Amino acid sequence: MFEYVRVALDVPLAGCFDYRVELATAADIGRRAVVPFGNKRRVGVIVETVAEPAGQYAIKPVETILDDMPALPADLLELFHFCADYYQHPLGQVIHTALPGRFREPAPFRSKEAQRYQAVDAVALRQLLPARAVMQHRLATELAHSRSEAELRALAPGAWKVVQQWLAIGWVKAVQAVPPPFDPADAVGPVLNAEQQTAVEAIAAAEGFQPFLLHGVTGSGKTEVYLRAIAAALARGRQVLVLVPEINLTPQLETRFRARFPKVSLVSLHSGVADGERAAGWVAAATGQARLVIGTRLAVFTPMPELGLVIVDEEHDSSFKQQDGLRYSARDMAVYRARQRGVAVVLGSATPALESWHNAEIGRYRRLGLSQRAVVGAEQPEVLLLPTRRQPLQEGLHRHSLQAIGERLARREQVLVFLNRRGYAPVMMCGECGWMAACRRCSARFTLHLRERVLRCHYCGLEDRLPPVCPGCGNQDLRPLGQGTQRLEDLLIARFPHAQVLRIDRDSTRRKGSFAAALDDIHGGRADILVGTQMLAKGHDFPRLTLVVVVGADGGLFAADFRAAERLYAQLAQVAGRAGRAEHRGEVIVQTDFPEHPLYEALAQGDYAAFAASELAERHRASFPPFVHQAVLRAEAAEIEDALAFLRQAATLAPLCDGVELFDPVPAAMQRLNDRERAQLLLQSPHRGRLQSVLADWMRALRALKGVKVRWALDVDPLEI
DNA sequence: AGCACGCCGACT
DNA sequence: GTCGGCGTGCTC
Repeated sequence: MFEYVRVALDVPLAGCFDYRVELATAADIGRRAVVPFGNKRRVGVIVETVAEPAGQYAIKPVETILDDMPALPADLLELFHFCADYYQHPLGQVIHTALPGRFREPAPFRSKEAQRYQAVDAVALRQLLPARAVMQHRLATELAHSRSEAELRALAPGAWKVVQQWLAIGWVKAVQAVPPPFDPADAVGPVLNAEQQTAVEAIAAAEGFQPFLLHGVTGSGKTEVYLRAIAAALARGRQVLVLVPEINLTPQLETRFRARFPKVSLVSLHSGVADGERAAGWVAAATGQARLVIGTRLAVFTPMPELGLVIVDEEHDSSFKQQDGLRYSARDMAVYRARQRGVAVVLGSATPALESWHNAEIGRYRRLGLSQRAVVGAEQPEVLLLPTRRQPLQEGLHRHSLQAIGERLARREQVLVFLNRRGYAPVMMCGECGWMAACRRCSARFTLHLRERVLRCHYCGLEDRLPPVCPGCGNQDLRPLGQGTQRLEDLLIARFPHAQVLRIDRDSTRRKGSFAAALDDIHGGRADILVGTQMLAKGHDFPRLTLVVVVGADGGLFAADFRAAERLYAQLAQVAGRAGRAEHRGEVIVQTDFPEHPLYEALAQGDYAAFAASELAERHRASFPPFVHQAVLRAEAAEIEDALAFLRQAATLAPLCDGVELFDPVPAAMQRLNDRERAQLLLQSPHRGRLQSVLADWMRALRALKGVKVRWALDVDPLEI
């Protein structure tokens, strides 16, 4: 047959490496191979079999072809090729980013984690258990069906220990898992409203590749639509892939999915999952044992032979874009996969990315709208734009806001004060000479953290003791300027001494489990006023919360970044959605110097379509995405001039063609970060294909450059420029 | 990326 | 006389 195989290795080189084998067949494509490389051994993935190696090399033999896991299926390999081409990243590195870490070791994967367990007789087992052993009863009930170690461990802290005892006694046995066919009768949900019904039917009826943009306001029951669409796909005997933006949101959604589909084998994949377990989950998906995969962006690369539906929740979220290494967009890869496999993909959001909204506008995506809150009687919160210009404020809070907070407290309701800036004050300034505390390693000012008595850089983490006097002039009058969550917290404690004030930001929840504890306090009614950053905005329901006060949002209105408004709208809509439930209509107060700004007006009307239309018109005028496609070449060096010089040289090498525009190299918005000076070069074009072909040639030329001492990387479809 | 080879300053 | 600095080049 074939004498040679082409292996993709995790090295920053564009090409693959050929090795000799005694007998290679097409079945080896997608397998892992241990090969000698330089003077050590490495593991790679066979991407091709070839009759004759390319070029004149001293071809070495493959050491072993591992068959410890299912070979990467052809569609996944094709996805990797696409990803490598599109993001101009070496194929070997794409594959190694996409695979669970466990598969990067040059050793066979022996998975006890992939093993599944089941009770010999669950009913008899339950009769043997003492009535008081609640956890054991639950465990026994679960074990009526085959479960993985991971699933069992997730049930309760001591669950796995008990299972091991039962295994020893023989009440539980390891089984060869055969996924039970999904029975729709097992998944019963609430009655849908008309809009939800329409959406579910459209998704279930889709044939072949069909992208949907599910635009649903907060509380409109998007998740219920997902659940129904998932049930329909499972009932057709298909697997389903669900992507969520953050690890924090997976447990919630996972719980809800498990509750709805108790017998369905579900695998959760994110960076919080241990290596072995992730590998086991990957294998379970690849073999078709797992029917439902839920995970963060890395889960988009899970092999699923019977994939029938892809869902991307909160599709606008920037965490779907990886910000280093392979800078891929999991949302875009999800759409590509759906196209590849000829299945439906649902992009869900209350505030879709303007790229997605535009795709719906031009008919590339089909829009499904959920405009009502799903719970009968629940209404969208009322938004009040409170003008603060030339108004006396108390530590940034308007008299009216304080009064509204007081009223809610009197009614024993919860209030959220939202300020997306942690610390005590963002600036520490000398009243005499104007000196400001700044980070030595970044072009950023220090944030004052008064409680810990430190100045801290929010970009690199550098800390400094609080200077007793101004280092510039020796003056003692050092003033905190502006406000952060700590300062707001202090004010609210002073102003409402009988209320429990709970601050929730990255500082207050640094310790493991403290965020969960805070959520517990909120639900248990042990918090009256929440002060928090965007951590609080996402995905959590607080039934007693009826008022949200937004402070200090204006900064996002006039930021240099053309996506700032889009992000601000999404953030405010999200935090506004925390206010109010069925019994009480929520209220949102946005303190602003610019109440007449169109963004706030659209927000107050709950009219995302209006905001999107005006924003897209502006993007069109200014030739910004989605009307052009962009790529940014980023460079960093110890001296800014070196980075700029490299980019200037790179610019001369760009094989420009008609309709592809190259801008001048400029220092990055945050020029200095962690002692590195950064600069960038923007390339854009209305034609994705032309941009792509320019990039391919350009990268070849840049990689051939010798003696380059700056670090550089290309970012295709950058979120920040 | 690693990891070699390779040619110039301060040490047992 | 060597140890080791990191510049340049290679990995099928």
